Amino acid sequence: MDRLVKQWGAERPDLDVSPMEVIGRLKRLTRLVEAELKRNFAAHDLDAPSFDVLATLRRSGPPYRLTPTGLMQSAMVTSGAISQRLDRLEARGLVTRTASDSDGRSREVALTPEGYALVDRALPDHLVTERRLLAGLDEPQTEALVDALRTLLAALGDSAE
Amino acid sequence: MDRLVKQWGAERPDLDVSPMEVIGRLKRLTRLVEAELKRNFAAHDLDAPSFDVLATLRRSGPPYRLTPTGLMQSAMVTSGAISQRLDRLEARGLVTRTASDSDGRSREVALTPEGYALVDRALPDHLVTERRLLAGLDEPQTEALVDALRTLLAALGDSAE
DNA sequence: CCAATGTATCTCAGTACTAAGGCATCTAGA
DNA sequence: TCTAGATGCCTTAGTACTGAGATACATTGG
Repeated sequence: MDRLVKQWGAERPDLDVSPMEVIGRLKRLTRLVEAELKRNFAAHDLDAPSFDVLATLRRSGPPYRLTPTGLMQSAMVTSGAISQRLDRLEARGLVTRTASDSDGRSREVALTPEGYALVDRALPDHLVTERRLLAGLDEPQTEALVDALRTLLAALGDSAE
Repeated sequence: MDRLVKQWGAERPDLDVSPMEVIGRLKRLTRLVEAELKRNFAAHDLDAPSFDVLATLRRSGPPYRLTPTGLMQSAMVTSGAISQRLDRLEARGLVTRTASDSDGRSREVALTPEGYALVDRALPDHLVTERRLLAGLDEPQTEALVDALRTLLAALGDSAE
């Protein structure tokens, strides 16, 4: 990344490319982290999108039910993506989709016992992996990182900052 | 994100989910940033993967030539992804692919005058967008963020940390 | 009570990626 | 000099996403 800035400095000295130092690193780090997490999910017969849905239902607490819209907002993907994720999970028997009592347009997505068991099995390893990925940072660095990320998310209007 | 941690605390008090505070925010922020950048690229008849390739060639300096392998490493994608990106760019006349003189397996990817002009047109707006996305951070926060990202990339063995 | 508008979900076409495998070429050691 | 393995690029099948549009139901103001 430092080389990148130097190259731009030579080619376009009129431009200030310093924002790339931040955003470029952000992108590379996210790529590396996601690749690592993916390996762990695969060991539990899961993939990141599926785990995301199952974990969102799991942490919502009893009765482990949410609407597709709720899942969509949590995952920051389009409604089409959620429909497809749910198709896959339903086909594997990890969630069920039923009509809502109170709203005829809506659906209730519920974790099955199998889905519950699977996410609870995968979660500890997932956390071990995440901790390992962050092990390079000491406590003040971690706090500074979280602070910066929180500030940026708030500035960009993220609901969950 | 704070709600997420609280939910897990209620459901799985035996697990320490604090790494999620970092990695979850990282993922959300990257998503928001990429969506914003994408809008800007579209205004210049570009998309993120195409801009990435053109910018990598542009900043490499004269004669604006790199091998697919070089582009692959810079972009952190597989060789197949680069082949496909180059197919698209070549079809639009923004790059050319020629056989290498020194290595019969290799190819030289070169920026055409059109590709050069396009990336130089898009670049200033791209930087404006990136700066705007980071405007919420003050100077020390930005430095702390870069420091943390650099540390993590180094710990994960990223070539370009 | 109706019409207009809004909301919830789904479908489908198009985009971009990975993983795996293929082919051609290069390199190093026997 | 061969040959085995490594390397560079490409192809293809499968995965997952977006954006646009469809459908059905809900809500609100007159």
